[in-house]
Amino acid sequence: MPEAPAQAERFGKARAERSTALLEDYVELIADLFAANGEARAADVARRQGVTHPTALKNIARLRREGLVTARPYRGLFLTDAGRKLADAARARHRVVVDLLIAVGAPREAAEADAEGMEHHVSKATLKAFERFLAERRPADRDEAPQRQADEDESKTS
Amino acid sequence: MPEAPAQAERFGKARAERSTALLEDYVELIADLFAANGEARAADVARRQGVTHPTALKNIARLRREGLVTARPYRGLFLTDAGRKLADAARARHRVVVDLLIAVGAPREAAEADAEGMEHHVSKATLKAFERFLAERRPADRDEAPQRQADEDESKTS
DNA sequence: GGAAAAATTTAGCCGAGGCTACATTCCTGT
DNA sequence: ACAGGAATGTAGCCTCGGCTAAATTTTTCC
Repeated sequence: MPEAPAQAERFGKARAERSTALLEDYVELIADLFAANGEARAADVARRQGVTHPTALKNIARLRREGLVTARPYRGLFLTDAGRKLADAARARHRVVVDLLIAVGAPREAAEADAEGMEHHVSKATLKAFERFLAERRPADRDEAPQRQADEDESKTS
Repeated sequence: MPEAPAQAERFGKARAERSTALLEDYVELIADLFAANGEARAADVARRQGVTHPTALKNIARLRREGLVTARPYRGLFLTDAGRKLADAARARHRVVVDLLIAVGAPREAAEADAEGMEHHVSKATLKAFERFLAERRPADRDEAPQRQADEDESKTS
């Protein structure tokens, strides 16, 4: 069993990460929607999060309080510089986590699903280790050509 | 960008896992305390979780509602069969996650800290992949044949 | 132009999980 | 044996993140 204070610190860290997970998920989603549609609407965020619109709006209100998003009433959502920065970091980390899970043998569908929850708890040091591991394993990979037909053959193995 | 329904499902899965994370952490901790001290007290749980004792008590009340723990007033905590089963699974998974993080190059301290949050989001399929990867990597190490004397030693050194 | 539909926002409820302050019960040391 | 300190429990408050219901604003369509 670990030392009590060290263990308490780890649990506290995990709790803190849980509270930022929602922020990261939302800004990442808003960035994706903006890139895909030229705008990010609250209704789309709600639909993709699998929550009702009021819930999404309440959470977006929190993003605004935290200075990650701006929005004028009845208009779309816009990331601030801080929001964009956070979204970029979250997206990059997400991709590394998915790639690592696949590299160690996780089925693609499981990797994508698990990464959604795991990514928020990956520290800088661990992320660096993931990147190093992937670089050794697949030195020529990492390009941006994103055609991924492999998704379709995956049955719902959940 | 993934399909909207699939993405919503992933987010929903992550939310559900977040709600069971506390249960798993607590039963695992109670099992460890019981093994180490012959009893599990609420004050110890609070201290090791890094929360105040009323918070721990409230969460333990939830464990009782969920049938994972029994307790008589002013007495220690006891896991039910369901609680023990959950604790064993959580502990085994925790160990695999830590080992995997170390195996791919994460510093030990980061691995232990990150695993605390990540473990709750590792699906069965991904866990199996982790085990396979570790078995290939370290064939003679850590196999399931002998009992792991290291566990008992660590318990006493607190 | 105006009515119907769609999107957005507000209001209010709930449970989970933090906290402080205070009450109670156990246990230990003198 | 009992007084004081430690452990346990209770009460009440907070925020976060779900929800439904209803109000408001925008958009669309006739």
